[in-house]
Amino acid sequence: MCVHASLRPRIPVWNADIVTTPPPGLRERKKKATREALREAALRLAMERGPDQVRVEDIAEAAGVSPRTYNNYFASREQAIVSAVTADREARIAAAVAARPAGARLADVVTEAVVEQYTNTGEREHAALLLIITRTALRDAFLDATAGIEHPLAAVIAECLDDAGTYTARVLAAGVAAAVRIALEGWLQPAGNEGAAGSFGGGGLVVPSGSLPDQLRAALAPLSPAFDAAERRTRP
Amino acid sequence: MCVHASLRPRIPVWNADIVTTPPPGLRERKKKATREALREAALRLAMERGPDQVRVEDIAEAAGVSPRTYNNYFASREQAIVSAVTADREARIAAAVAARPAGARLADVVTEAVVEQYTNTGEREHAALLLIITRTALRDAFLDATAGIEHPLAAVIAECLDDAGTYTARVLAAGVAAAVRIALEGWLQPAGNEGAAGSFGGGGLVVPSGSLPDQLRAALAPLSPAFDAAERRTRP
DNA sequence: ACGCAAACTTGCGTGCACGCACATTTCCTG
DNA sequence: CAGGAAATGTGCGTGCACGCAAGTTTGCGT
Repeated sequence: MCVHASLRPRIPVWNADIVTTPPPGLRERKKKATREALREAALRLAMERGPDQVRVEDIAEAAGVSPRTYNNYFASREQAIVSAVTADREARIAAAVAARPAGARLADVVTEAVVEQYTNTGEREHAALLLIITRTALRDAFLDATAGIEHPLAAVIAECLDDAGTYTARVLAAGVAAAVRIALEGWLQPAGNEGAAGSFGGGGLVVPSGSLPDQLRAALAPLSPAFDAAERRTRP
Repeated sequence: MCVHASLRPRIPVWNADIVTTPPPGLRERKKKATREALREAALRLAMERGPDQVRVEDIAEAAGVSPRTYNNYFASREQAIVSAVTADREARIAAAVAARPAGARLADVVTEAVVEQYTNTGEREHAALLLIITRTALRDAFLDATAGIEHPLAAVIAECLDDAGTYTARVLAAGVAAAVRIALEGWLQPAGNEGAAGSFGGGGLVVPSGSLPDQLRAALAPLSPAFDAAERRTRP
């Protein structure tokens, strides 16, 4: 009946990783569990009965909390549904960048990390995506979720660049987030756009429409010189 | 009683600029007027009685439209208030870039255009800013509004670069928008932030806290190499 | 000048986001 | 281990965002 049943055994849930991180505490584990329960409930219900047939009340009930509590975790229904797909991608990208092979070009490392995390998509996530693109609100929330990479990525880039005082790392990370969003926009669009880019130049046919990895690489490529320059600044 | 009173004389409102642009049409002028009336009403009321004492109903009434119509123009109350300050900045920045002196470095032109448009702020806008920063919701809406530069800027950059098929212009424009947002974030913060950037490196004291132009230049600087590379691609 | 088609406005209804105040739980310290 | 400080969950109330289905205005072709 209660979502938190799985963490009831108080005694030895975590055996060996206390040494690395200070004990997470009951509170934080509960919070994490509640958040995940809400995510899963939102996505499951949306896939079962269609996105428009799911009310906040249903999600909260399925997760075993009050509707008001649901709202303490997610600012919108779309955010809850989408986060079931996008959660942790940020952390995994940041981790992949942090674990780079010492001498590698930062631009390449970031690009590969992004491509990797957006390519290795499970069956469940793929099905969820098909659902997401059917509703504009969900599509927008999905695209907005890319902004979530910004902060963790800025942290690791700042470390790589040994740069903790300037805007460089933050701007580069934000640029990556924006590029990913643009690549996804292009990928999700079949055709039929009008004045997107060419406002008064010749005709502006945009959107090459290739595979997702290609789109991501193409969108990230223009940022490479900025990464190279930043890296050069660190080790001349 | 009606906001559109100023355009009542149907006969000769526009004398000499028909040659340059196709006649705007009554419809579009009315729309523009309504939007502007809503903006002004929102800001004026917010400054008169404080941001929290203004309801959508009040704004709509002051602009002479129904509350439902207000909602066809702005998706949130914050957006309406903030847009009174940020409106047209996008267009002016884009215009300034489009009118660049033939051989100038694109990165410099964009930087100067941005700095110029964020520096020459009138007395009224300054007062509005003081109001905006007092409410988190307004502050966020103000920062989000920087994303509005993206599309017009992408258009002019694409023209400068003679590039209408790739993501380059769009990514650069989005990078600029993100950098401006970050600069504004840093400028609006006095101090007191915690783990913004240095997640596990040493202590991460960020935010140099200088003047706005300095912040903008500092945030845009890391993107210059990307602009240079893109320009080099166009004219080798 | 007429009239149709498309765009815009508006009233209504529904579900939602969120502030506030209070009950409950977790954490920490003596 | 007691007890208080701090964080979290919850009910309630308010204003809001937005879909829908008329009613109204604008634009355009004939």
